Amino acid sequence: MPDADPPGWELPLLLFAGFRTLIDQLHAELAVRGHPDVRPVHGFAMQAVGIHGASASEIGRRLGVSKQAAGKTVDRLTAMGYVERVDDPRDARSKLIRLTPRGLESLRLSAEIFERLRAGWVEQLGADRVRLVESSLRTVIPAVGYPVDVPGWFG
Amino acid sequence: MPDADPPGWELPLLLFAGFRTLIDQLHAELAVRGHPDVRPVHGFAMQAVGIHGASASEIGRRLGVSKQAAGKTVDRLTAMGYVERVDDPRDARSKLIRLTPRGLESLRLSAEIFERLRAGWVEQLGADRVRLVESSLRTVIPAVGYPVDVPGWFG
DNA sequence: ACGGTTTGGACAACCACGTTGTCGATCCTA
DNA sequence: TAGGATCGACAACGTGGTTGTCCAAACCGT
Repeated sequence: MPDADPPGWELPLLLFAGFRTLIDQLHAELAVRGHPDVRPVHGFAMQAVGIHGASASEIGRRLGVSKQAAGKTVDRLTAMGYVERVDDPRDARSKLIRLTPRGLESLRLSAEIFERLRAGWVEQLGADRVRLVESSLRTVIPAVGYPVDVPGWFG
Repeated sequence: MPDADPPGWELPLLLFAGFRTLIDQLHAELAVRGHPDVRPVHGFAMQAVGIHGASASEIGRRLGVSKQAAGKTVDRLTAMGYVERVDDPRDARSKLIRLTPRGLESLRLSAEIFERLRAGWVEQLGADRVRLVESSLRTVIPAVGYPVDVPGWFG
């Protein structure tokens, strides 16, 4: 006879704890490697900027937030030196947001760290179980491309 | 030869998407059942209040935030009618925060909905895989009792 | 080519959630 | 009983959201 199932409310807590663990470890490592001031939301925003750059409105759409909110985040990333605003030669209304070399470096670093963190899970759980967790989650979430307006969503 | 592993950055995204899916479904159902104004952060806060009530400072410690932040959240929950402040008979400095019947009802409802949501995962994945996801996450997260200062943590 | 509609970005006002610092009142303890 | 710790309240602030307004530029149908 199997053990009783855990209560339903534990599942979201475990998922969040897993997410938070990874993000915290990422930023601890980023801090050591010269990026102590980036916050989780900045990483998502830079991901939305992308290698080719984007307008503030487009970034807002990718993040699932208003263009005004995206503009504010871009302001802060600009002040931190991770992105820059340049005039869009093809649209006089628009400013193109581009990652600076520092921004690109932080993205490259993040990808590398995430790879190592996943490898750590594989060490603890085995490759099969990690893949199983990933595929299970993929089948159970309705669609990819989730909005990442976490602070506003949660509170 | 097995398929290539997904990139490391996908794992946190999947965990977050799973968490968000559950929380969104919970609140959609709570809204239908008479609690349209509760936000995720309120649920966590009421959980911290607990059945026996607690002081604002204690709630802050349980949530991993300052007593001032906890006090503000209690203010909003009070205005919404989910908790009430009463004088603590054993400590004239302290106010005891207690769940109102409405607050208790929302907690009871949430537990019931989480149970059904987990059952939905079991339908899609099978009981074994859901248990495997849960146990995998338990082994990989450093400890239970995570702070839930999500908005401030993320941004 | 023109005129109406859509779009981009700036600005303002506002809200929610977090922080630190201060303060008086109360409690605990040496 | 004196001193230190803790409670709640208040203030000021930072950050991440929202809506609404505005102008200029782009787009599109006639």
